[in-house]
Amino acid sequence: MTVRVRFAPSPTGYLHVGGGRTALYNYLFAKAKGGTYILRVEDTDEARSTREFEDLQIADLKWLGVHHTEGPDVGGPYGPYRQSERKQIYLDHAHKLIEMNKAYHCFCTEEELEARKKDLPPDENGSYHYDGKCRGLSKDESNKRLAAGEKAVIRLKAPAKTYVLKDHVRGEVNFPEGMVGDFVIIRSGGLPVFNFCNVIDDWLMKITHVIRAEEHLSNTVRQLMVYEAFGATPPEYAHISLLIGKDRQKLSKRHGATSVNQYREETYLPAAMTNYLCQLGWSHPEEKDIFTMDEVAPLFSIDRFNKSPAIFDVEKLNFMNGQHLKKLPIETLLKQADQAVPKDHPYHKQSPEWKMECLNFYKDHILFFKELPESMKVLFDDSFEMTPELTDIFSWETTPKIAEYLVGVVNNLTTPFITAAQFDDWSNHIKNELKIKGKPLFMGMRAVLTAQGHGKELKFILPLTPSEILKKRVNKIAGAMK
RNA sequence: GCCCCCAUCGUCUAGCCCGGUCUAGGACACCGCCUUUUCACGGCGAUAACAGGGGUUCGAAUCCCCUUGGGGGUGCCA
Repeated sequence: MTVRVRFAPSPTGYLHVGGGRTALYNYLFAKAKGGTYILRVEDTDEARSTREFEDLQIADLKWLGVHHTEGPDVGGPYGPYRQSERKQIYLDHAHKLIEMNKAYHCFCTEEELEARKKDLPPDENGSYHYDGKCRGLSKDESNKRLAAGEKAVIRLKAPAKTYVLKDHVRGEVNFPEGMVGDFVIIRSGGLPVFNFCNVIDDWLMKITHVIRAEEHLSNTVRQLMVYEAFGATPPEYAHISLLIGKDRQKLSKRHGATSVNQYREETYLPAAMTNYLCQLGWSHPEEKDIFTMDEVAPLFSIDRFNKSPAIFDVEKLNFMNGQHLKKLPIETLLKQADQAVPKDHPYHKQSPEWKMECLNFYKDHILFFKELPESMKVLFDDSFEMTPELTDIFSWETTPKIAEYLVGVVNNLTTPFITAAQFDDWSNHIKNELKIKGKPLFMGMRAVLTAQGHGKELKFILPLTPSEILKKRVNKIAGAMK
């Protein structure tokens, strides 16, 4: 049996990180089993679904590297893959159930239902199910009322029996008899309801494994009933734990960024995002924590899910982003940096060689691309501002000597950039001729050359600083020291 | 209310199914130290958990029950 899995989002908003994780697991499982991963759009909530959100979600999935081989945008042998385009299929199947006497039209209005619920004794109020008033209606009677234009929903006759679900992460889950009543499968407007079309589609699309969030666990009993009504075999299930916020409540906007899109805009790496998401509820068999999806795909198994909910905490994501950033090949680094650095930044005016050197250095010092402009500030900033720290350094007797020497050599520079070797010559000169070493040497040089009391290694920073900037800055500093 | 699920360091988790090798391992964060061309990276180290109570057993983080806590469902949302 070849594995077929799907991710079935509702296009009612941006792709949620939890959705991204579910999609990722399905994708990984398909890859591990040599199966097929498909994307199905569940847009039966007409009021909230839009095509824009569908496109945005697909774009985010693509960014994550979760690629489907069947879906609304690419087609496939089991299409259409948009539920709004499958209405007739659901209707036909619902009518089949009516013919089989496993479903029926119900003419009760919401007001009637509400009124009858109120009449119930208070203790039964909580577990109210549809009372089955229309269940016994004859087909003639139903057809007559339908013909007269009366609105009706279609309800499935819920069998009075217990159901057992064998779930890959929960184990055996028992659903006692009477847990649900006759539930709606087709709304009065003719649109199907999630618990119905989801099953029809999984069945017709030959889905073998359903990996989805735990919030669907309780509802699974309704879906089992639909499979049973058709005499179909349900797929295997794996209900994964939910993602929650710091306060252990369902992850929502108040916990910060919850959509994949937001992380994308904040220049997070998709490799870091997928690495992090993958480990929120699943563990690597060899206990590795930094890995790529290509590395983990062959090892991915449905049996290593953790049952408890996981708190989405960006701290570890940040760490992982730094780790993946370091490993990026230089071509990718260049491409990403071009996008992440603002267009008007002098970075863009530099040569390809310079950029390469610059990124090779900074990749080890940043966590995100968005830090790049700020980190590079010292390379292009010729402004100077006196700080208590600098005042202190300038007051040392060694510093004016260093300044005198450096002003001389810097002003005599003829090349656009200095080399690391040149920098070594400077420091050696100060050490050997001026007899200054240790802290006074390096702090002094840093203060005179960068106007900062601290920062990254001068040996790497200075060769990336244009000589022109260096000259302006050093002269300003020298002036201020007098 | 009723039903279902869950419970190991602050966080993500390993171990649990198949009790002993667990004075519970790793990672992030935090703290300390090393490097000192300083931050970061890296290296080393420290603090830190089996929710509580009963069983079963020679022995329980691991099996059973209860309590507590948390989450989900209970829709003509998905």
